[in-house]
Amino acid sequence: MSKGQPVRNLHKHVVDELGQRIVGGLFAPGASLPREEALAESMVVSRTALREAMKVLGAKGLIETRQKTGSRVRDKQHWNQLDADVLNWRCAAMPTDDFIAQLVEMREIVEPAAAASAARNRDRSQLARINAAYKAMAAAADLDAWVAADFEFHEAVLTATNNELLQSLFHVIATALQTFFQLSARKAKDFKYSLPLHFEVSDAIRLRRPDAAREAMRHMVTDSGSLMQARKTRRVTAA
Amino acid sequence: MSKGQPVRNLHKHVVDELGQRIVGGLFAPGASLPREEALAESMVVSRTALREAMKVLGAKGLIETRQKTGSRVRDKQHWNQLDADVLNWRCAAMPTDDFIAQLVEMREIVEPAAAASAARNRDRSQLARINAAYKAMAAAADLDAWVAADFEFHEAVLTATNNELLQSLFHVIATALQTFFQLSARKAKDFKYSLPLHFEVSDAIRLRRPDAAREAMRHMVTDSGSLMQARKTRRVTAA
DNA sequence: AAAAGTCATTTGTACTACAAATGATCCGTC
DNA sequence: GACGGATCATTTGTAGTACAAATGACTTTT
Repeated sequence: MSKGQPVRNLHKHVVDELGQRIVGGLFAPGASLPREEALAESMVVSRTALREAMKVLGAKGLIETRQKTGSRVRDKQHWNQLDADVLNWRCAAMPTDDFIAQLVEMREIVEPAAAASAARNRDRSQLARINAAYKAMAAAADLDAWVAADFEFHEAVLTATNNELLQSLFHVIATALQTFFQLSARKAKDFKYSLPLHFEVSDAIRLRRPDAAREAMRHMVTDSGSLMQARKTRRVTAA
Repeated sequence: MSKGQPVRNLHKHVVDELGQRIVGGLFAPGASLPREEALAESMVVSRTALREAMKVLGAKGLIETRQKTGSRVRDKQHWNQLDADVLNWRCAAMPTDDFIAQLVEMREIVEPAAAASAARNRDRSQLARINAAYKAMAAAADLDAWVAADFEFHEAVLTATNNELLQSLFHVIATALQTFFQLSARKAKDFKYSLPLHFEVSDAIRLRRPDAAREAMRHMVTDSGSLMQARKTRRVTAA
């Protein structure tokens, strides 16, 4: 959802539209949504399509529906905050500094922990993938190649944890963060700045040293985090 | 979903049924599901109800639907692993030791980080709530009261992080873990065993010492984690 | 044999009709 | 007049039909 293209599925479009309105605050928690028939008419879709969308929104914890009463927006605490769509809607809806800080904090928690876990659990092929990504970073001729290899590096580390939940969490957070800035991107002239840090991480994972891996990754993430902070401020200031 | 009672909503029942089948492996990733009409008939519901369920499963990343081709189960990597339902289905479907270990690892990552964050970000009222929970634990006369206060303590800490994503993540993981064992539960005779550890956590949060809070929480969690491990083994052995 | 067009199958959307639930209302009783 | 219960009206829940749209499979043409 939320990813370009003139949505082919009608109900997905409705999900997206209503999701944005709810997360964006147009429908406040506790507020009642219009009747299905009216809502369907206002969105120019059949009640069938609208209902399919409503069920999806219900599954994401955004709304609660009862007969006779209708649908009401649930309290934020019930939302599936880690759902990719919900996260995207929050990113789209005038993200507050606070929310971005939360995302950054999540990354600062997840990635070092993942590096440590990878150092403990990685197998040979997973290590090879990490090293390959590192070499690709070292060999990157331009910023695009660097960014691609960088992403592959992080993904390889996450895969090496052998923890699907951790992978899923990282994926969701990284995707959301990319809404605001390229992951660890830097100005073109010194885009290889963090290469030594990446080496430290991969080396610690190779040597199966969880603590060293965690620390190296922590340095890396807090470093790029402070940079993101700077960019965010600029962005928000400009907005 | 998955929570007792003869499901009132038909489509929710279908979601649950199909979700369990998919996550449980009856429908393997890559496999095609029967046509909507056939599937609806086999589950004794209308195509309308079935479709509402399919949309929900699609939103959870379990299936992918295209015209003419039908619906197929997506690869595990696309599943919303952090969705409460998906997690419950995994818990229900003969959980492997591996999966439980993943849940425990997540908790070991999240809770110490949360304690540190709470030490940084808590406000006065949030600290008061944590202290109140601690006092309730200290005053607990029986195991039930202890467990309730214990849960409140952890929830209070998570709330004090002021990070909704972190709260959401903890909630999902804690709920899933409770499928297997009471959070930090102990034998009746020494159920207050971990009270000093809880004091350390609350005190570090009071003093705004993130590192101390993280360490104290880490002790607590790894401690109860090893206990869980023991219980899990027993459980799996018994099964 | 390759390309283009046709067909058949399956999902997508719309619409209608009625069932079920439930808040609101009205009525009767005390 | 107040309370309790039956009735009503409204809104979602489910079923079923009909057709549109997409697309893989097949057939025809060159």
